Amino acid sequence: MISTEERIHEAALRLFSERGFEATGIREIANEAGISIASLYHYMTTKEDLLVNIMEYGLSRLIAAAELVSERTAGPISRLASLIQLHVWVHGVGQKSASVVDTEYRSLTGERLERIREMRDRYEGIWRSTIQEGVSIGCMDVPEPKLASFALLEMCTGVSHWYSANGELSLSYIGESYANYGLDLVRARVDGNTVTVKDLIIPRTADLYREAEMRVNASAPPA
Amino acid sequence: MISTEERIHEAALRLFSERGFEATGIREIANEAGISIASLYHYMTTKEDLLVNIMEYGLSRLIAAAELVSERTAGPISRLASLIQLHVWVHGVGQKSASVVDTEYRSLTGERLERIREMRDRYEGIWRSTIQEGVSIGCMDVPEPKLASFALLEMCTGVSHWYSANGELSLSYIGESYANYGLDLVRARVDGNTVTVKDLIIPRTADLYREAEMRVNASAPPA
DNA sequence: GTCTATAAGCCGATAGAC
DNA sequence: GTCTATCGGCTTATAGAC
Repeated sequence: MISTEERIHEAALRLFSERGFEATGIREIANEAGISIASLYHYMTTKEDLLVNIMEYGLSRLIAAAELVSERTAGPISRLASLIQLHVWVHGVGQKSASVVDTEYRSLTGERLERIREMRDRYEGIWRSTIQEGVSIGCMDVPEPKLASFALLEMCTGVSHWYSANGELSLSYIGESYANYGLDLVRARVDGNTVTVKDLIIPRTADLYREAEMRVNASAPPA
Repeated sequence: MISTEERIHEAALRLFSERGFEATGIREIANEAGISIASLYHYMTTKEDLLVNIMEYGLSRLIAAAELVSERTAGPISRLASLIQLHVWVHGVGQKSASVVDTEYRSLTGERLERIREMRDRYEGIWRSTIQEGVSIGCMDVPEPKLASFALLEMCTGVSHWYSANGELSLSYIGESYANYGLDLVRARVDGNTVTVKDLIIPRTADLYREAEMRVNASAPPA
């Protein structure tokens, strides 16, 4: 049995990701969830709140998983490769959630925008500090770590724009390829030699994300 | 003197890029252009047509410039580096136009969507074939050229999400850095050695784009 | 928790005068 | 080429019964 609350969450997620927040009416959400508009307002305060909840839930799982990556990897190179695989995985498996988080930013206002912005900044900080550490240790070589982190983040985020589960390439293959792209991009070196994902010991992305999801759900259950 | 038509185009461009197509009302467009709603309809047929015109104009300039790149560069390595610098430049200087082209896709319907999709596919084809040629010649080494072209395109497109003319890094510096990222990512090699943009002879991006813009405006003047 | 009914206002688009 | 006035419908959100 799936609760009304969950049906609303899923209806909004599908509609927001396919048509966009502004183009989605509360009638459509109520209709897809199988309830009336008035009932919908029993579960939410405003349409924007529904959006914020979706974005907050998606971001908190992503951040929790990225923090797990930091705990479970040995150095900047493994950490970056694992962060890339995680980000690609999230943007493929949770395509709808990821695309809402990435694109509906401008529909937020005031304090809600600030909250989401802080979460995004925190996540970006994990990437940036990973590359900065790699450069300062000397196992990466890139002039502007911040610029490189933006480049890699946008590259991985883009997966949600074109990935299809029915496509030729599996998500894990894409993730591994992108991790190799990332290692080349930051000129990762161990003992002067180039590195690929196959040379590294990296936690399994799907397991790691599942664990992060459980942590988040334990502290604040999904809508 | 700036014509009413141009004022409408610029108003729509600013509003669509800041708030999104769906969130922008024709009242706002008319107001910002300094005319009435009824007058607005003297210059356009529907709101969606206004969007299509903006997207078509932006894409046609980008494609014309990319084709100029192909004419003016000697091999796949120089061509890819030049395509990257062009794409970054367009997404920084023409941030508004680029973000509308990239994000308002889902507001298009029917034949209009098809027209824009074809243009985008044509542009992506130029990138893909450049990397494919590099791999087949042997000066690049990447398992899936198509995947690498998606990765690089999304990386460069992302510049429009965070770039600011007031920021620390100049757009030409970002473009050159990204081109170097790209050459590392596809493992570009000349005589077995890695390559950077400084080793290459590449047309000046701004000049090249200006020339492409003139070509487009000569065949179909801007709105 | 769910509903019907409705408020109050904005939406894209048009008619028709000047 | 520009305007005022307006149409019909859709928007988010609420009141109040069950």
